[in-house]
Amino acid sequence: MFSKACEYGIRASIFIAIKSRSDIRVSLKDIARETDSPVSFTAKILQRLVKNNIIDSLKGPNGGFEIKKSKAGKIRLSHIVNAIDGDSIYKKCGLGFRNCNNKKPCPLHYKFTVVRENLRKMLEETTLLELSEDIERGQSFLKIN
Amino acid sequence: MFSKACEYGIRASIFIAIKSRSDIRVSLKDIARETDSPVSFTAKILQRLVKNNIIDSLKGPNGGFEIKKSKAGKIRLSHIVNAIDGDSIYKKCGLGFRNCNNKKPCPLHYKFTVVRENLRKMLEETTLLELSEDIERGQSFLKIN
DNA sequence: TTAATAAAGGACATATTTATCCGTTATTAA
DNA sequence: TTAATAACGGATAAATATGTCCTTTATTAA
Repeated sequence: MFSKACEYGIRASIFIAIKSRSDIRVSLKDIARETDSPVSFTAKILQRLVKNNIIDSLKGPNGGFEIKKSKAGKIRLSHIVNAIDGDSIYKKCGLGFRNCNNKKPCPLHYKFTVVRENLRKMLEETTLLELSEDIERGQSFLKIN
Repeated sequence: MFSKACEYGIRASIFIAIKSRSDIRVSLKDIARETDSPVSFTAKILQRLVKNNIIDSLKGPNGGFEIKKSKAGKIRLSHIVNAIDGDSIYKKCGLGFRNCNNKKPCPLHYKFTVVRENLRKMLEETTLLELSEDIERGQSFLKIN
């Protein structure tokens, strides 16, 4: 569904959001370790998230990544997915036809649109804050086995 | 969402189903041309569909691919997707955690499960017959622009 | 029986995604 | 001011997905 890059990006964002709630800035190494993600690849993804103003970064000692507290409730999964995978997941035709649309629909068009809209809504409704709260309540986990 | 291979596989299957309704066996070339798919790559995908008993093939003059009339109503999109992309689209964790489950869920687990189930049902409910009928009625198209 | 035809199958080529490495730049604290 | 630290950015490597080519095998019709 999502690319690996996007999976790691979401994991990282959630971890950063959690730590930022206690004003703790986290390093690349911490993020990679705590989300079971490859270090160097995660670095690239974090750079992209920084450029897209989803997370903030600071160089040097005591540097690292953070998400301003007031921001976590406003960042939606859709923002992260968009920054990394683009909008193809919302827009792309199920059969890969470039010009598929309501006027000239592919055979899957309407059925697929329903599924995609379902996904789009979920991503647009879900905030980082909400996901990090689940984890702090012990209702979900960022490191599994 | 689907791999390119899967997109071409579904396109090809629908085209074969349509032609088979008039007892016409179609060649690789015809399929590729009429579904805007790369010829040689499509060949590989068709082989896979044949091995999975989704389509039938016959070598030699007047040979080609077909789907027995009585079968088209029984073949679901899920069968094609499964043969080509496997079941990861139904089963894989949204964040890519191998052991994510209800007992130890990732932060996206429940929300993602809803979306995935939605997709799964759609694929399991939709038959090739139904899709080919849509096309014959001029309600959808296999070649777009 | 032979020539022509079309799928099957293996080897190979290209593109994209995933992932690493390392020198550079910014920041901090001593 | 300097040494240490950690993100940034570019080059490169490895793995996977996409795609082609060519020989072999099965089938048909002449």
